[in-house]
Amino acid sequence: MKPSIKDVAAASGLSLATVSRALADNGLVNEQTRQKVLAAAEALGYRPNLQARRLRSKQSQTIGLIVADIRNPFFTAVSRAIEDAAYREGIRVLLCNSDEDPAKEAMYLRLMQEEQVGGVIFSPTLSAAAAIAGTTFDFPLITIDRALGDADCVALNNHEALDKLVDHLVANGYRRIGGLFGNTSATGQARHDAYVSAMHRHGLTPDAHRLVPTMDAAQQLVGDRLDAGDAPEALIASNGLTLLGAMRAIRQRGLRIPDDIALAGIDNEAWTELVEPALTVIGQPTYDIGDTAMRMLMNRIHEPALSRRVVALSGELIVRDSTRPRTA
Amino acid sequence: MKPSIKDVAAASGLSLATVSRALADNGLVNEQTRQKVLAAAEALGYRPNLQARRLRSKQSQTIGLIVADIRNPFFTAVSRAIEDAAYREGIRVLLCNSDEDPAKEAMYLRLMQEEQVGGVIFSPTLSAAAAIAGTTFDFPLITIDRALGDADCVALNNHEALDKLVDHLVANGYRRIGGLFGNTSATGQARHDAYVSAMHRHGLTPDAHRLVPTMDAAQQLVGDRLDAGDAPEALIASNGLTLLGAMRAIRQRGLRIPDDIALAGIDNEAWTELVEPALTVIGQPTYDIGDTAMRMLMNRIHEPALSRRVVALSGELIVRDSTRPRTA
DNA sequence: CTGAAAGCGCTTACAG
DNA sequence: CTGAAAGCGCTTACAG
Repeated sequence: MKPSIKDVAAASGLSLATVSRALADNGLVNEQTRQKVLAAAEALGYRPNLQARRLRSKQSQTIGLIVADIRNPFFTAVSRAIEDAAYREGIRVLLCNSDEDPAKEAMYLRLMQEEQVGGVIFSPTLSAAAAIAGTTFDFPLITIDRALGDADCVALNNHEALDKLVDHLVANGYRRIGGLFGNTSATGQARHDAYVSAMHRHGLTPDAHRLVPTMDAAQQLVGDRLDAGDAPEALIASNGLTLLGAMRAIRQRGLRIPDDIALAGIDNEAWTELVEPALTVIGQPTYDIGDTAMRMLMNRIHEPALSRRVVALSGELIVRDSTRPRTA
Repeated sequence: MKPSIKDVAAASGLSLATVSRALADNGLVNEQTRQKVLAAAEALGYRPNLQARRLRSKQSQTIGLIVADIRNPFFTAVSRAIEDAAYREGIRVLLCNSDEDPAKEAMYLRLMQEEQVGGVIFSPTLSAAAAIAGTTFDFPLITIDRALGDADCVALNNHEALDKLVDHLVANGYRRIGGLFGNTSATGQARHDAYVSAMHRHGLTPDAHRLVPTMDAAQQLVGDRLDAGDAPEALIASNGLTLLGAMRAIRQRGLRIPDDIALAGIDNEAWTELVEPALTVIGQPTYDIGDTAMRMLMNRIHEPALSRRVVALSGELIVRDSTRPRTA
C-alpha cells in the first residue's frame, strides 16, 4: 500500500500534526524534527495525496483554461505562456477545448466549479454571454482575445492593429481595400468596426464581409468576388484561416500578389513568412497575452474587489512582399 | 456557502447515503426518490465536490499527458485527439510540457502520482529511461512517438516511413541521399537506423548527420555542407524543424529545389504545402496516434496484466514538387 | 430500496 | 514547538 502521512508519523515517532507541518513547511517546527520527518518520508517513498490536501485546505492550486481549439496557433502559444507561468507558481492547469460550442463552454465552466479551481482563463464565443448571464461563479474569470460581461479581459489592441494595416495599405497606394471578418466571435466584430472606422478616417468606403471564419468559407467567398470581376485592390483577412483561404482563392485563379491584389492579415503564423510572396501581417503578442492573463488572474484571486480591467496589447505590423507599393 | 450533499439531504428529507446514490446514479434507488433528490439538488444549485469524491472513491477520473512542447504541431494534434477521447469518457486531462528536460519529466511524473491519476501518456526524452529506471509508478504509462523501458508504446512506423522516402527518391533518380536526424530522442535514432538500412538495401552509401533538432542547427549544418561544395543530390530531414532549417539554408544560397537539391521530410505541417516548391513529406497519423494511445491506456487501466504492446502506425507518403524526377 | 456509521488522507484551530 | 481531536465532502460496506 502507498504510505500515508500516518506511516511517516509512525516511522518518525511523531504526531500526524507535526508531520503535516514539517512536510507542508508551514511554520512552527523544530529544524531537527523537520529533518527527521523528511528523512522518514524519503525512506518510505511518501508522496502526499493532493485530493485530500485540497479537500481539507480548500485550496486547489489549480486553474482552468478554456480555449476554442488548441490547434489554433494563437491559442497554442497563449496556452504555453499560461502553463509556463503556472509552473513557476506551482499551479496546475486544466486545459479544455470548447470548439466554439456554447454547450461545451457551459459544461466546462460547470466542471471548473466542481474542481474548485482558483480561477479560469477563457476565450468565450459570442453566445457565451447569453448562456452564462444568469450564472455566477465561485472563481474569478479572465477572458482572452474576446470580452465577456464584466470579466477582466486581455486581448490584442484591435483598433490599433486595423489602423496600422489600413494606414500601411493606403500609404502604399491602395484605396479599394476589402475586409474579411469572422462572425462567431466578438473579435471579428471588434476588428470589423475598427476597419470601418479606419477606412472612414481616410475618406474611403469600407467593403467588409462577415463570414464563418474557416479556410473554406473564405476561399469560397473570395473566389466568388474574383470570379464576379469586382475584386478590391487589396484585402485584409482578420485571422489565419481566412487569410489562408483568401490566398488560395487568389492563387487558384492564377492572379499575382500584390500586382493583381494585395493581401494582408492578422496572426503571424509560421507559414505566412514561408509562402511566395510572404504575407504582411499583424503579429500578435501571444506569449505576452498568456503571461498577462495569468498575472491578472493571480491578482484578482488575491484581491477580488479590484475594479474590472481590460488590457489591450499592441500588435506588430510585419511588412512583407504581399503589400508592396502599388505600381499601376 | 456552497451547498453540500448534506444540504441536499436536508432539503429532500432523505439520508446522505441515498442522496449520494441518487446523484452518482449508481444503482439501487427508487425512481421517485431519485427525482426528488435531483429536484432538490437543482433547486439548491448543488455541485459535487470532486476533491472529496476522488479522495473517498480512489478514482480520480484523470489522466496525465506529458509532451515535449505543445507548440510542436505533432504534439498539438496528438493532444487534441487525446482530449477528445477523454472528453467522451468523462475523464480530465492534465497537460504538461517537459521541454525535453529530464528534470521536468521527473517532476511531472511525481506530480502525477500525487494527483492519483489513473494513467499517463508520455513522450519521453532519451535520458528519461535512465532517470526513471529505479522508479515504479502506481499507474500505467503509455509512451507516444518514442519508446521507454517496458511501457506500451504507439508511434509512427519509422522503418516503413524511411523506406517509403528512400524508395521514392531512388525511384526518381536520386542516389546520393543525405539524412538529418535528431539526437535528443529515441525517434531520431530509430529514423536514422531505418534510413541507413534502406540505403543499404539499395546498395547506396548512407550520409547521415545526427544533430540538435532545431531549425538553427539544421540551417547551419546544411549551409556548411552546401558551402563546402559537397551537397548530396537529395536530403531527408527527420522532423518539421530540421526540414525548415534545411530549406532556409538552401534558399539562402539561391539554390533551386529540386534541381540543385531535392528535399523531403517527416511531418506534414501546414507550411510544407504552402511553400514554393511544396515539400514531399511523410504525413503522420497524428490524430490516430492520440486516439490509439488513449484506447491503450484505458485497456491497461482495466486489465493491468496485459503483456506489453508496441503499436506502429503507418504514415502516408505525400509526394509534392520538391522531389520531382531528376533531370540531370 | 433506505439509513447510520465509518473512513478516505490530510490540515488546522486549540491546548499544552 | 508538539499533540489530540475535529472535520473537509463525499462513498461504501453493512444492516435492516
